[in-house]
Amino acid sequence: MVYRRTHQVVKRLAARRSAILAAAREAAAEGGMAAVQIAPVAVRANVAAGTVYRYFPSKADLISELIAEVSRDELAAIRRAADAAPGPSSALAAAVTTVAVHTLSQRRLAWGILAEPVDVDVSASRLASRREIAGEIAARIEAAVRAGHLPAQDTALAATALLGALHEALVGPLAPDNLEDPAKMRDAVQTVTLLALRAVGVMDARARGLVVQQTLLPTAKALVGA
Amino acid sequence: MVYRRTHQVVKRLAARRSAILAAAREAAAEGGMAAVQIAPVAVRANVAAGTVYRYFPSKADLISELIAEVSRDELAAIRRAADAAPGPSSALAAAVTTVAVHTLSQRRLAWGILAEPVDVDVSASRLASRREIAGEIAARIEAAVRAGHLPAQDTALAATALLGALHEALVGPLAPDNLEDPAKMRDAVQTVTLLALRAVGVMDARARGLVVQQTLLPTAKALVGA
DNA sequence: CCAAGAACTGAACAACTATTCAGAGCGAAT
DNA sequence: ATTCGCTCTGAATAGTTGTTCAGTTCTTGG
Repeated sequence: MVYRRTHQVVKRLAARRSAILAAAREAAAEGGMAAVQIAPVAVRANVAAGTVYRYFPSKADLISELIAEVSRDELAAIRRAADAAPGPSSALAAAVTTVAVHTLSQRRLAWGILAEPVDVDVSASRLASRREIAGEIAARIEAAVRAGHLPAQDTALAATALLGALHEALVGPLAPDNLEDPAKMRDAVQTVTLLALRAVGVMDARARGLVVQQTLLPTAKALVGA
Repeated sequence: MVYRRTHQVVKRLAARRSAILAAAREAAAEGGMAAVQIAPVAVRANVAAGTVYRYFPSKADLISELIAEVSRDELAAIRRAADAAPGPSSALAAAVTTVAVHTLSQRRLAWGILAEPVDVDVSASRLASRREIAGEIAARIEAAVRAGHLPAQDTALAATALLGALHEALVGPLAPDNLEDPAKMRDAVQTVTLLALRAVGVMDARARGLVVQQTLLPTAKALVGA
């Protein structure tokens, strides 16, 4: 054998793969999933269309991995925020706020990842990422229930409902269209967080307190531009 | 002119139009929006493919009208249920329960109408129907707020969030898969109604009472098979 | 510098369906 | 019965993109 993959080549291949994924992500962030077409993505990544297929067996695989990547980032952010909170209720509030902030700050991408029609089947990937994030929220609800802060309930269903509420209110077709404005953004995040906390049984007054507490956190503040 | 549309012909044309729409609805109910293809729908309606185009300018128009029709039915059901309720909070509970029951009893169709990917652009139609239904829910929330039963809030955003929660929990990809079972169905309807009512600020105990009250209503009972 | 194999290119291909349209069929008035 | 014109038919068309692959370029070890 006169050819062997040298370390340098391995690195270049990995970089190219990342470039393709990044190109897909950019395309999705700008024009939604509809803009994630093989030819344009290839151009953006400075490769030929055929090359994409040396890294991803099909468009479905490319998009599935994009979805997984974005969701991994979001899940990590949720865990970071929740783990830094002083108690179970606070952690739940932090988790919800994080989802809201992330979703809002990349609305087009979020819509693409979550629900935008795609011509290939990516339902498995979407299902998996949602399941992970919903599972995380469910766990936080569970913790608050065990701590006696919330009434007993079907935490899985509650988590699913919360995510549905956040997404519909923030990136769905009925979402207000002025959510680019930082002030409106903060209002929207606070409003949906309040709704979510009350939904699982936090009393109105306490929920408002948790929302305020969240808004004061450095991460949330930075992301919301407060 | 030797030819004029007689009453009989007008009726036949209208019937054919309805048949095509009905065929589309059946197809959607059975196989989702993906099954709403011109050729199969035409076969189901006992018509040639070309004929469909004498009634609907394009597939997008056909599906848009299907969406509008289904949504009209649902909106009417919501109004009927809410108007029959004794007070504002009860009306809101009735509206939410109706949405949940309708959604659940035709899950596949609901998913198609709401969010399933379609190869043509039907976003305008979907937007319009959602806006109408969300508007109705918002009005009911508004009424409850004015009656002093709920804290002041952004009713439009709240209504949107409620619908998102219902849809995600009942027909989204994370929805439990055993919702064909009447008992599970009733549980799910009650759970999401409770979440929704608490979200807008109904106290836990009162919300539970309203949920029970809904379940006792003849319409809800019949639809849930209780 | 060379041989061998890997990676890349991009034009051609393939598959899927919405849409069209020339001709057949049918209903209404005389 | 006949003619006009509306309605229907369904095979052919068209447009869109994901996917392939024969040929080219690049990389490695000798």
